[in-house]
Amino acid sequence: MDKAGIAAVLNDIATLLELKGENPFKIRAYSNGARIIETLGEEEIDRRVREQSLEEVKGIGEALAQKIGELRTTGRLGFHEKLKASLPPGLVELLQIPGVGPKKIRVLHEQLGVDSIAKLRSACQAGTVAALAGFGEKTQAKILEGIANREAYGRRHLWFEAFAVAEPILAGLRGLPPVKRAEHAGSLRRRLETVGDLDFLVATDEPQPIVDWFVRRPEVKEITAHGETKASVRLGSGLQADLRLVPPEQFVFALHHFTGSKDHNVQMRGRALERGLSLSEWGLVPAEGEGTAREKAEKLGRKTTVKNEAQLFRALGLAFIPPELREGQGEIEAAEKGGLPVLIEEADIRGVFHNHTTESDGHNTLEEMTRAAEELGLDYLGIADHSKSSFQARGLDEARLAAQVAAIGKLNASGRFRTHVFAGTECDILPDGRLDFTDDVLRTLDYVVAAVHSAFKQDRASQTQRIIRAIENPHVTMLAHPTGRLLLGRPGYEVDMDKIVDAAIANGVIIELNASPWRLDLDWRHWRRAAGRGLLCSINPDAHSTAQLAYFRAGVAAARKGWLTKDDVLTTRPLAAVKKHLAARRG
DNA sequence: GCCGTTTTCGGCCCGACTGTTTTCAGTCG
Repeated sequence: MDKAGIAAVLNDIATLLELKGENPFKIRAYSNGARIIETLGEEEIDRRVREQSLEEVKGIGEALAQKIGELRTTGRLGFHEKLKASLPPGLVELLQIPGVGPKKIRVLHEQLGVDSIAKLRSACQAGTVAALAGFGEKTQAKILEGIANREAYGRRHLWFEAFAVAEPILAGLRGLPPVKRAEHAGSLRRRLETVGDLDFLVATDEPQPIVDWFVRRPEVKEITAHGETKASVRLGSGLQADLRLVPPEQFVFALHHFTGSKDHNVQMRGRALERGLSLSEWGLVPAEGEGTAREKAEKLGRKTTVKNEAQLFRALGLAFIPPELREGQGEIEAAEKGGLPVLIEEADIRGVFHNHTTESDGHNTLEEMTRAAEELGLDYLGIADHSKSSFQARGLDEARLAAQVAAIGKLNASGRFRTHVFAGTECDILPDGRLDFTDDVLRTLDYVVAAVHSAFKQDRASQTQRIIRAIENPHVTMLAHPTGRLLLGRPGYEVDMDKIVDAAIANGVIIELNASPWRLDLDWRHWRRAAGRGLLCSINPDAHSTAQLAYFRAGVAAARKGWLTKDDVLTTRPLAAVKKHLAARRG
C-alpha cells in the first residue's frame, strides 16, 4: 500500500476511535502518524519497514510502526478491519452535520438507534431528539437545518471561484472608514485548491457599522449569525462567509490563527510553549503566571512588540512563512534553518504553454488568443490543440496540424504581435503508450504535450507503464495533467507517480502543473519532492478561451503551495532561453 | 498512542460559542 493509502487508514482509525469515545490524545497520535507518513518518501518507508527503524521517526512509536509495517507489506490491517466492523458504517457520515460530534452521535446511537443521516432526520422530525438529556429544541432544529444545508450547499468550492467572490468583499471592507486592516484568512488565504467557506478578518475599534455593512451586502442570501464581533452569512452562490472583528493590536495574532492550517497552528503553539510562551488568537504571552492567555494579552494590549506576521514568526525564532506553506508539512523546521524557498510569483511568469484554439475545442481563434496573451504581457504563447484520436474535441489530423503550423509561422513572421507563438500539439497517449502522431510529424513542431484522454480505467501498473512509454518518446516535451483528476468531480486515474516522476527526470521531460482551477494537476503535494529531485515544471493554463489564459494565476498559487521557486518553472524563463530549451530537446 | 525523563507514568494547545444548564459539556476552529 502506498503512503497515501496508509495515511488514509490511519486517519480513518482516528475518526473511528473518536466515535468510540477513545482518549483524545490517542486519536491525535493516529492523525499525527497519518501526517508524518505523508511527509516521508516511498523509498524511505520501504527502507524503514525493512530495517524496522520506523520508530526512529518522531511521532511514530511501537504501535504505529507495527501497523504501518503491516499495511505496507500486506495492504491490510487487522486492527482497522475489526474496528470498522465494531461500529455501524453510517455513524461516520453523521460527523458531517454541524453541531453534531462524537459524543452526541454516541448518545443518538445508544438511545435512539440512529446510525444514518436519514434516521437522524426522522428522529428530529418525530421530536425524539429534543427529549434526550443534553439536547433540546434548538439543537434539534439546528440538526435539521444542518441536514438540509448539507444537501443544498454541502460541497466545497474551487479556490479560484471563491477568490473571485471574496475579492470585491475584501475591497469593500478596506474601503470602510472604521476599518484599520482587513484580510481574508483560512484555506482561501492559504490558496488551497478547494475551500469550504470564506473567512474575513478586520482590525477596528468600532465593529458594529462594519458588521452591519457585511450582513447587508446584496449577495447575502441568509444571515446565520449577527453578533457584535462576528457575523456569518450564506451567499447566493452557496458559499458561507464569516467575518470577525478584532481590536487592532490583536489583528496579527488573529490573522495567523485563522489562516491556519490546524496542523501548522498546533506546531506553532508547541514551539511557543518550548519557549515559555503561549500563542493564541489573542496574543503571544508568557505561559507562566496568573490569568488566561486572553487576560494577559489584553493587559499587554498596544504595548505588544509584534505588529505583523514577520515579527510574530521572528519572536519564535523563525523566518516569515508565506501562508501557502502553512500546512504543517515541515515549513517550521525549514523556517528555523533558513531553508524556506523564495517562492515563484505571478509576475515571474513570462509565457504559457498548452492552450487551445477553435481548430479543436477552444472558443477563440489563434489570433484572438495571441492578442489576449499580448494584453496579459506574456512574451510567448504555446498552442497545443488536440490530436486526431480526440475526435470528441475535434482533434487535428496531420494535414490540419501542418496547416496550423504554417499559420503560426506566418503570424510570427508578420510581426503583428509582440508575443511569440510556439506551435505544438496536445498529443493523445494511446492506450498502449504509443503517441497519436508519428515521430516524423512530431518533429515538425516546436513542442509536444503528451496527454491521456482515454482508457482511464487501466490498472495501476499498465497505466503507469503506458505513460512512461510516452515519456520515453524523444519528441515529447512535457506530460499534461498526469492524473486526469477533476476537482470536486472525479478522482485521477491510478498511477505510480513516483515512477512517472523518475521517468520524466531521466528523460528530461517536463511535467505540467495544469493551471485549470478544476485540475491543478500535478497536485501541489508532490511538487516539493519532485522538484527537489530535479523535475522541471511548466505552469500551463490549458486555456480553451482568451479569458482562461488567466488561469495561470491559479497555477502559480498551487506552485507556491508546492514550494516551487522561479527556477523550478520553465515558463518563468525569457523567450530566448525557452527557445533554446525546446531546440535542445528536439536535438 | 507518543514522548521524555524528575526514566515507565503524566501530560499532551486552547479559548469561544451554543445550548443546555444552574456550573458545564460538547463542538468548533
